[in-house]
Amino acid sequence: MTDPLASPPDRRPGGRTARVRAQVLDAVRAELAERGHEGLTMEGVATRAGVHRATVYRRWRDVGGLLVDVITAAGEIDWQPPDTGSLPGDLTALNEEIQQSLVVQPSFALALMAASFHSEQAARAQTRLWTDRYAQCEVLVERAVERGELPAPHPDARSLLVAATAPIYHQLVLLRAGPDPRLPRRAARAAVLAAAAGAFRAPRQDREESDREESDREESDREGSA
Amino acid sequence: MTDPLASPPDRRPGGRTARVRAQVLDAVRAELAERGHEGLTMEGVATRAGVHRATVYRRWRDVGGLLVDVITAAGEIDWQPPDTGSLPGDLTALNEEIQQSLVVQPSFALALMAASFHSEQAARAQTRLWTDRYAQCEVLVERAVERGELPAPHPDARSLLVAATAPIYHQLVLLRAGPDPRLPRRAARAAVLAAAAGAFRAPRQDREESDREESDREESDREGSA
DNA sequence: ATCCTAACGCGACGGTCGTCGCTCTTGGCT
DNA sequence: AGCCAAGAGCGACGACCGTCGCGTTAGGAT
Repeated sequence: MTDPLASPPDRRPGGRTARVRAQVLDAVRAELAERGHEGLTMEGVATRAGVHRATVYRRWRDVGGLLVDVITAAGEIDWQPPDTGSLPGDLTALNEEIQQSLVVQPSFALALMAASFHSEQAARAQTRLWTDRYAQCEVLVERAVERGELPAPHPDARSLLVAATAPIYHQLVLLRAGPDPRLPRRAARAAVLAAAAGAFRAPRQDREESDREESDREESDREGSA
Repeated sequence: MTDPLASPPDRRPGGRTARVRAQVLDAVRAELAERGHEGLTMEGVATRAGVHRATVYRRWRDVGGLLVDVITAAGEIDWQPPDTGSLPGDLTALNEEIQQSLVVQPSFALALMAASFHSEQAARAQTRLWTDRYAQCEVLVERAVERGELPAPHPDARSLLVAATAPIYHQLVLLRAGPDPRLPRRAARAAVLAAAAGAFRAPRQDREESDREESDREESDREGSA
């Protein structure tokens, strides 16, 4: 029996098929680099890869499918979150990495975001990618807790991570501001300060009296004197 | 200042021209409502509006142009930031409004984001829209300062606002999570806590010794023991 | 060595997209 | 009332897009 690694009917992964795949993915990367994520077209990829259009359509369905394959093939699997020894340092490094990924030409991250509006396939891949990354990054918070950087009512790791990283996307994607070399550090610092001040408390972990306390606080947040 | 898009020789704003515009914009809204932002096509709009395709192309150039016109025509101008009497309350209300705008069907915000990847026109409109909104919202922070909610080293309003609102977009657009009714309040609270703890200090306002202090802090943030 | 068929090549098709040159209508001005 | 040009209608075009059916090639298993 052949390798049980590829268990679903990977009917014929050998020679030509693999070669075509490599050619096409190379072509995607090249097209992306010189035309940008908007100039990425099935026809262009097929031509550059020296492959018939129908082949590309059959195997990848649409542009989103191409991007998904490129990204998963990029060996994203062995990515590791930063480990600088402090939570602010880790988050800053993470943010710098994110900023880099959005600014570099070509930006696969940006291309994937654009594609996710057309292709359901790409949208799911994107969600999966980010979810995995955030899950991997939760260890940053755990390490910080072990080091005693965060006091007793431990924050919800996911919320903390989102708060730390979201401003980067916001500035670069939505506001289309140029990359600010200070932003990664500032956003990281703000999130850590918020966490230290008691934000991001876990939603419904082992319920203690902190639940009641939070309800009270939020209720009082809600009401203004206007 | 006068908008170069609308103000230059409005040569013939009268009768038929205005009627066509109204028909087309109505058609855009209707198409958006029943097909979503992805099914919005020039041809579809033209047909529904009972207008020739070429007319739509001539006057609006592309889908992004249509969206821009719909949005500016929607009298977005007289939008007012919330005023609940407290900073957390204001930010929570703002976040709820944002979440609503992203969840409601059809979502113009989402459509504009999608279009901004194709159309330079839409991209600039989006940037302008958000920039204006954030500028308008800076008054929230000023009011909070006046009320004494934020201690002496006043935060940079823009940074605070971004930190408060970014997680909403992040969750709904990037992570495609369902709307979380708690998130607006949580994100607002986190930003306020961070601000109270000294985050978001103005970048290069009247330089005081706080500059040096911040440099030191950030330097120490940077270095880890790993 | 042989067979089977997954996967690719190929050409053609119908549909959509954006543009162009022309004519016709009509708003706005005299 | 009459002029005239902005702007809409119209049809055709070329380019692209996605699909289909069929013939050919070449993995992989016997």
